[in-house]
Amino acid sequence: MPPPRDLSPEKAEQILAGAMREFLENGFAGARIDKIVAAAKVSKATVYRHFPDKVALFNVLIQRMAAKKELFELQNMQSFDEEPAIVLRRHAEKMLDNVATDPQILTFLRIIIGESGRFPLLAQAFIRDVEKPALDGLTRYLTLHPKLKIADPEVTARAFIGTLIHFVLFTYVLHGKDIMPIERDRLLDELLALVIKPK
Amino acid sequence: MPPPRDLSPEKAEQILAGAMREFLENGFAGARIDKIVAAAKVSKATVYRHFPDKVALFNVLIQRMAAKKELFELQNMQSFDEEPAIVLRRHAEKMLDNVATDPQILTFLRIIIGESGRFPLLAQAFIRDVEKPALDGLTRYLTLHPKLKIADPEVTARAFIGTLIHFVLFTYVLHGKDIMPIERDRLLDELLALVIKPK
DNA sequence: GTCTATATCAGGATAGAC
DNA sequence: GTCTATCCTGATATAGAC
Repeated sequence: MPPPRDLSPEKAEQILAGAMREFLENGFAGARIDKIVAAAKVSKATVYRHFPDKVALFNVLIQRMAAKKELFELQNMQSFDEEPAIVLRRHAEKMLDNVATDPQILTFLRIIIGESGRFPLLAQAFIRDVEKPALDGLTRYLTLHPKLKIADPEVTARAFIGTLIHFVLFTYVLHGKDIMPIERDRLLDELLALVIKPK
Repeated sequence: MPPPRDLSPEKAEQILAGAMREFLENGFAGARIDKIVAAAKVSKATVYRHFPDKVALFNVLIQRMAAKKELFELQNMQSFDEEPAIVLRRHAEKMLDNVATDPQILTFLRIIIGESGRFPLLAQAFIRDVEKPALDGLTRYLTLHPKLKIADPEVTARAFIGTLIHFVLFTYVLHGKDIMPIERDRLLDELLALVIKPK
């Protein structure tokens, strides 16, 4: 549902921009409207003229972030010319680079998972807009590439992406880097061997 | 070193029991001391006599929950008599059963991940007490079992457990069941084939 | 040592001026 | 339509009785 028409969309954007950092850093319950107001350089009344309440603001913001599909960047695997090992590794590396260099993605993952109990629809928006496209794209690639004979491409895609996401959660989100570090290249080498190598 | 205050450990347990549900359901910022007090059937002053503040109470509770290592139950893989495929499948099934039947584990995962930005030490306690033992146990099993010749057991363990945890997060925590369902048996079949890979 | 009662203050949300 | 100023609920934390 788009914001009401008789209000300036410019201010709405301003509010959403200010709300982003606050919600990402502090979660829903921890976010303070005052901070959002200060960051957006708008008065509190203006916020409540554009959004009925805190919940609605949160919903709009998170759904919009989930709709930015560049998060995992694992689609667009159209070309079948190159070796699958090369293509898969490049995509995995790009995804990990994205995440490792942009702390906002980490906090976004924290929010989506942390609030998935109270905001199930937001969690499902994330599944629909981020995870599903990545899984579908990879499944399609594994199915169609002439050099590959994967028994169950859908499950293989889940294993591939699941291992990567778990690596991200473990290493960066949960700060496992200091406790059980692992070389990224080593993980990718063996993961590719598991997925691609025919039995 | 502060002198030990007089307080009954019995009341402390009572408070922690009451705090569990509230913190799990609402996260740190969303949890209300009043609710904890009501659930524990204790007065508010008693809570503050046993714990300096809300943060300390949260820390004790979550660290204690993480120390319950039965969460993932993937260690104790000592016997090398049976077929690896049988053993691995049984352990994976038990882990998934645990999680699927106990909603508290799902909310615990939400909390640990959701609060990992503000409470990094709790996240690391989870890594140390839950994830690491499971990974180490599986790595050891994959390394020592005479019938297996795994190139990189450590990464293979990460792929196995990572795929399972991602499945749990995707399906149950993020409510992906309704959007992209997948048969548990099918996932396990192919995952085992990928990991064990008979030649 | 635990309770009742309360201090203190911040939060979300609104009324009214312009 | 936006701002200033304010309401009021409800939160954490404490003081003082027993």
